[in-house]
Amino acid sequence: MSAQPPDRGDSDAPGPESRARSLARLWGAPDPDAAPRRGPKPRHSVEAVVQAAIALADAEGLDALSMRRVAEMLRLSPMSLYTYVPSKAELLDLMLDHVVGEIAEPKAGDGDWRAQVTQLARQRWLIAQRHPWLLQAGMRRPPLGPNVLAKAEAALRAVDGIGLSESEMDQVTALVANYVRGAVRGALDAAEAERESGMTDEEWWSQQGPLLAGLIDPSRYPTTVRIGEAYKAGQIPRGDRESNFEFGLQRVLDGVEAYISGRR
Amino acid sequence: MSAQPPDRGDSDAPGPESRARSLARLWGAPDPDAAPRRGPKPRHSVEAVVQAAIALADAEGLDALSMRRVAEMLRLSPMSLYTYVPSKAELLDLMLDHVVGEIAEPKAGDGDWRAQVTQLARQRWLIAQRHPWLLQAGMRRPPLGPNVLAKAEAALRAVDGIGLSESEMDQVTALVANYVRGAVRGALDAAEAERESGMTDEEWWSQQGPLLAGLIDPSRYPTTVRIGEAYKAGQIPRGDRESNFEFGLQRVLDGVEAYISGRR
DNA sequence: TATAAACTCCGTATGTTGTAAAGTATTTTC
DNA sequence: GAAAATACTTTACAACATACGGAGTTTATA
Repeated sequence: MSAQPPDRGDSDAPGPESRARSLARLWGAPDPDAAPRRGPKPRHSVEAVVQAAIALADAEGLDALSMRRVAEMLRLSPMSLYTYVPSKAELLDLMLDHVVGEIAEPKAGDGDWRAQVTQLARQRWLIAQRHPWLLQAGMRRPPLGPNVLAKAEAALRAVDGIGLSESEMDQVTALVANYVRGAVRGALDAAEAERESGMTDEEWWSQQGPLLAGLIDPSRYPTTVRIGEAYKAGQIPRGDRESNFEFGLQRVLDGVEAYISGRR
Repeated sequence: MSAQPPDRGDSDAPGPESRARSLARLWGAPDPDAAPRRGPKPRHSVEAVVQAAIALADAEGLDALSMRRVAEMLRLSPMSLYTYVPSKAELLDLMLDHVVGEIAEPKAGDGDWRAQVTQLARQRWLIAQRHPWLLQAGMRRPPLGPNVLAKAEAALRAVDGIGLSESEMDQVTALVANYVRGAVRGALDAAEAERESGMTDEEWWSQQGPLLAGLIDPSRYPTTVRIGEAYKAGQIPRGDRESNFEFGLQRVLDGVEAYISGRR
């Protein structure tokens, strides 16, 4: 009955020394060959470990990403991985920053703010599509790697000089990032469910529908039923997740635009 | 090199019989005492199991939620839990639907569409605050329990009859839900990081800042630095996550409103 | 009333997981 | 040469979900 204190309380707070090492790893060794290390040469590099892990996560999902599997890919014993990376959590940080590096950055004169924000949002959508584990990995605190930082800067720069205060710039970029995150997450959940159950949305509904009908009173959900009927009748293009994303994004930007012009 | 098919491919697709049972569990026994069961009375109920699990997840996070721990809370052996619930995944479904039931539904004449959508969004925000594990649990396909369904209906009804087509109603509710999801997720990640590291955002930055400064060239991130300075100078209220959420929500609704009036 | 069926609950066992500890082999510095 | 630092390995542990088979308990049927 006694609520025992959460194990992960204060004890394992990584010390500042460990934090410094983590950051250094994220930013890569500043001078890798300046001081020739003493022992045997490493057979691989941190880069190689990160890439192997990403490949594995891409192919089989985050659940399949285990230290053992990654080690196997590199023909290493499981524990040898720990000479490259101190823990699985930190490996995830590295993976995340690496992948964020794939995002193409808009250049300075690349259209107005709206075009730039749109481009960044679409890029994020694409990246998440390519690496579905990205959003699944609970990114507690952003790893602050070089790529993450660069993209944060790009996002802020896109809304700079259009009449927003510093705090408003922050709020607006957060708004867009939040929408994209949510939308991607929704699309990924749906896609994964489809893959995992081996059924398309349509098949699934046509199976669940009758089951549900036996349990509930459809008249209590008139609107849901009506929309379901519209889909069933094929009046709706359906399932075009990307255009749904785009629709929402444009509404969000409309809202921001209205706010900006309302301020002037 | 050969991409082996994901283990969880088609083999363990739950049969339709199992699906029917799952749904029935979600909706509760339609007539629990109509047919007096044969064996010994269960010491607990599915409800009690779900509540214990929710309490555990609330108190110690999703990572701490194990069948063993839940069983322990009920003074049951681990395996006995499986007489109430067939798997951990299904327990999560039940938890989710239960928690969604806490959301207060706007009544029919409860203000215009904007007021209703706002109310629902705020409710979702609050619920997620109260049960931080909600968003962490990758809800593959929504469980389609009574509460989830009722809230979906409420969300659709809020935007009914304001000049949107069926598919647009769907898109708009998805847009709002996606924004809320993303915003909540961001706020929760930040809050959890704060709790886990035992440092406030401010402390964290004042530690990371100097470390970063030694590794990077700040002049490459002028905008980020500028905003960081503004925060440091205290010109920004800072950290008021709820008002940031509210700001974004109103922008989103502005965007929807603009769309609606543009259609008429 | 006797028996069979249905049911709850449990002990044991299997195969994963992250990673701690300690040992071995290899390379560079003194 | 000796000593120190490093890469790698083996072994081991605790926690996890859950499959399997069995023990005890209650009701339905004969």
